[in-house]
Amino acid sequence: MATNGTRPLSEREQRAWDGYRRMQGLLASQLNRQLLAETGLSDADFAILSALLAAPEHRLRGLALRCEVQWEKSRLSHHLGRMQTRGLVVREDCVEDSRGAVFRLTDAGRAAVEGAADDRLAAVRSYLLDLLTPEQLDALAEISDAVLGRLAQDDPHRRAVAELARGT
Amino acid sequence: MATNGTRPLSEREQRAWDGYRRMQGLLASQLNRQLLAETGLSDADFAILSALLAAPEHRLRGLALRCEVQWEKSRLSHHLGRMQTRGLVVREDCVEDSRGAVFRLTDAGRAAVEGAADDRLAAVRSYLLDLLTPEQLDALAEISDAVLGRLAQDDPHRRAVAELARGT
DNA sequence: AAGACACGGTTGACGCGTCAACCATAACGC
DNA sequence: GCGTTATGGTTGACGCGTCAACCGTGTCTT
Repeated sequence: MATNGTRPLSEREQRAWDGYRRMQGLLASQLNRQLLAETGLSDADFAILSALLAAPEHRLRGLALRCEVQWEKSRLSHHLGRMQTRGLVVREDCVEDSRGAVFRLTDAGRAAVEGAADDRLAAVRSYLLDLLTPEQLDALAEISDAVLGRLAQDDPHRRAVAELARGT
Repeated sequence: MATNGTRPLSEREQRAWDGYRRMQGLLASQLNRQLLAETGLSDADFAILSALLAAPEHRLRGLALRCEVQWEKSRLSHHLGRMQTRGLVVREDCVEDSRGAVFRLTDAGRAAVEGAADDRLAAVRSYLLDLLTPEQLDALAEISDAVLGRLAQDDPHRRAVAELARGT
């Protein structure tokens, strides 16, 4: 309602935002569509499976997995449920904390990620990385860091940690 | 299945891709969540409504709208259906082509976008644009152009659209 | 004019993502 | 110990996005 005095975008800003917006949507859907068509794994599946693959014994606590992929907990729970019925993953009880859960890659799950890794890599190269100069790669990394840093400020958990560290 | 010889990512590439991947997910969900909470409009709503707002008489042909937002046609149809029941938009018949459809902004829809525009702008500034140097803004625009160009190569339809946008 | 095909748009089914409410267990304060 | 609160995780409802099939209309070929 308030007639807020946010200053309008400069042409440079407009170009950056417009480009990013379009790229973001199309790139994400293209990568997801392609991976799904070629391997039967969605982007989300792949994220979970890679995290598990990289973990010792291919098992991870729910919480750890959540930190890894940065999802809402209900999203993770729903998705793991579906992946379990597909036989990619199994849920086990947690010994240290009986309200916790541990998820382990099945053999099928392991085979699926390993089979998909090359496809994913090739796609990321051909739609993004191979198109950029080394300077652009660095720029992209720096931009991401800046944005992620800003987002972390907002995150209540990290904020609390940061405030604690400052003795507030 | 094929043991594909895709070369692995260099550290630089890894950094760029990892950063982009994380930023993309979190930024998108943050912007969407925030807009939704403050204005009741989703990211998708906002895209449609802005396109209509910018159009002469606040009306657009379905096809034109599709070019504007670059969505699949069924997505557009579904979403416009929901927006219509919410009273943001109305569907009218098309005179030139009787299989076509024209969508017009309602007064409520117009009020909603105009009310949301400032929020959106402020959020985009505070989570992205204001964090970047002019050089980074340019870099982002160039990266986006490169990727969008690559994406356009793939899809004959999108290719045609891109050519149209450049005035052929 | 007739058939074939292309095109604009809609529909239904289904998996996904979010929110809010919830359950069980653990940790803390007294 | 006992009540309170915090935490890890699940559930249900609901809107979203995609795919494939479909419908009606225009267009092209002959």
